[in-house]
Amino acid sequence: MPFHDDLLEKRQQLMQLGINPYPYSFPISHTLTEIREKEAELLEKDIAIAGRVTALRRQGQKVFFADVEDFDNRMQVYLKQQDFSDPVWQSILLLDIGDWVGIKGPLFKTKTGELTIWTKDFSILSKCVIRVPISKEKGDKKYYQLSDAETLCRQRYLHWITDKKARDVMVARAKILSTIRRFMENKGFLEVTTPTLELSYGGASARPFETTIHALSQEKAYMRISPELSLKRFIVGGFPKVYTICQNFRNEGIDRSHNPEFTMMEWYEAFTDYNYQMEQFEQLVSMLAKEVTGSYKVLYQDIEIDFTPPWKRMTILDAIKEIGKVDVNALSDEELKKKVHELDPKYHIIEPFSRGHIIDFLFSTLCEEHMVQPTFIIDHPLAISPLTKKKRGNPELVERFEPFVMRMEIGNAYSELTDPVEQYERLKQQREFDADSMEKEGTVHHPVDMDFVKAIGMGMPPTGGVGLGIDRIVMLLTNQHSIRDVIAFPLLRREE
RNA sequence: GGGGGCAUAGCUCAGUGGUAGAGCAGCAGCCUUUUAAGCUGUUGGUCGAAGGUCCGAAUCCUUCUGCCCUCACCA
Repeated sequence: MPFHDDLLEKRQQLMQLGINPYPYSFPISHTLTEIREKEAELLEKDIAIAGRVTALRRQGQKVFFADVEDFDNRMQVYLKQQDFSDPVWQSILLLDIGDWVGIKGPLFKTKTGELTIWTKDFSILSKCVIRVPISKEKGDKKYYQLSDAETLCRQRYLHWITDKKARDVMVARAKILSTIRRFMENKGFLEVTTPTLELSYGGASARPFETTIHALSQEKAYMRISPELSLKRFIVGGFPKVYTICQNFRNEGIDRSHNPEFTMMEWYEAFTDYNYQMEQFEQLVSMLAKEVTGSYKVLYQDIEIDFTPPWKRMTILDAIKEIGKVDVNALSDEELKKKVHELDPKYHIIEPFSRGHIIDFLFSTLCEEHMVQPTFIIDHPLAISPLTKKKRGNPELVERFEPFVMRMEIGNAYSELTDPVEQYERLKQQREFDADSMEKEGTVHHPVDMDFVKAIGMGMPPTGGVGLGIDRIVMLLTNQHSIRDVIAFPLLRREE
């Protein structure tokens, strides 16, 4: 058992005193924050509060002070032997840091001026049997604060218990989600649910998690890598404005901006294109910044990010030309190959030669690290965008944008491809391309989802579609360095 | 997958070849308005795991495990 003997002993002692250390309820009259807000009106009045004990200051066997913390505040309570019957006082002496308690009594101020509750009625609400390493603090300084990164991730509850800032990240995350929902509802969008478990996968390029379905004769199945194909079926079905907020699962690398399971928001709006959606995107994200931080200008790791719309827009070719100093259009295939080889001798140039893939490589190698302030990179090559309409006036490009902030791609959007015949051809091309590069380790063979092609075949109106990476937005708006810090329970290797 | 770093008491950390330490927490006391409470005493560790070098290893070497950073992969 992981429990501590001395605390188990105290649990037993409480029971022997006739006290249930795990009672059923405790009605509170106020949260601690409410008490501080209504201090003047509540002084000398009886109140009932509950929280976790974070500090004990004993004055002999007859009186002591404790600090109690609830979700967002802390309050001192005062306990004196004369106020209690013998068994209750015995139970009070068994208190430990980490226990949950319920306190009833009048609010008063000590002679040092600290707001305190004079406990007249004491209840243990939960006896901990594992010691909780709560830090000590004076003013803003914290002492002995739990800081082992691994423990903070593996035992997130302990992170939350010991660090209010960790709880605040979750609050900000929830606020981002509710703000998004309000924004979308105001614009008349319908929130829909798409399947997590699918017999086919698509809508992105990624290696899926695989499983089998017993009820379907061990049929192979996959975890969703993107909700895109499902949402487009809604559009075909006659829902003009739909969105979803869901988990996507990609069986790929883990680092500070990638978790195998992450939260995505995607929306599709009929009769609009990517130009319109770029404005929607910057409007939504800047609003999130304002809601969460109070300003369009957000400090992230010592850099001020300015989310004020409109954001900078650059075509991917201009970015490579201006930032990377490579003018792709002025170079022949052979010259491009040479350039790529200079930049990365190990880069595997696939056959048949695809300028589109080279452009993508050049952007990520030469430009991505410079994408600090919010910037839309637009008009990507056709070859790397199989679900996107061709750019008006340039059939080698597509109408697509990827917003970058702090070197991270925080979204992806298109004027969605709606021509079913072209869609079928493009998906087949992608599959053939995959087959060609299968030898490269980790390459995924993307199936052609024929039911999706069938859906498009029945007529899909012009549509703008947008994806937004929720976890990365939370990182940016809460100044967290790693995606792990904004995901409550990130994936870690099994502990032995 | 490559390179670098870290792993010592419940927590925060010292300890670079010679008997495993401190503060906090815990335990036993003193203290009836304290607040990182204070004071006295005290329990607690296969030094991440396994192997090796050595008279002797927390410390040096090898392997393994986990975490962090970084590069690669991830259109």
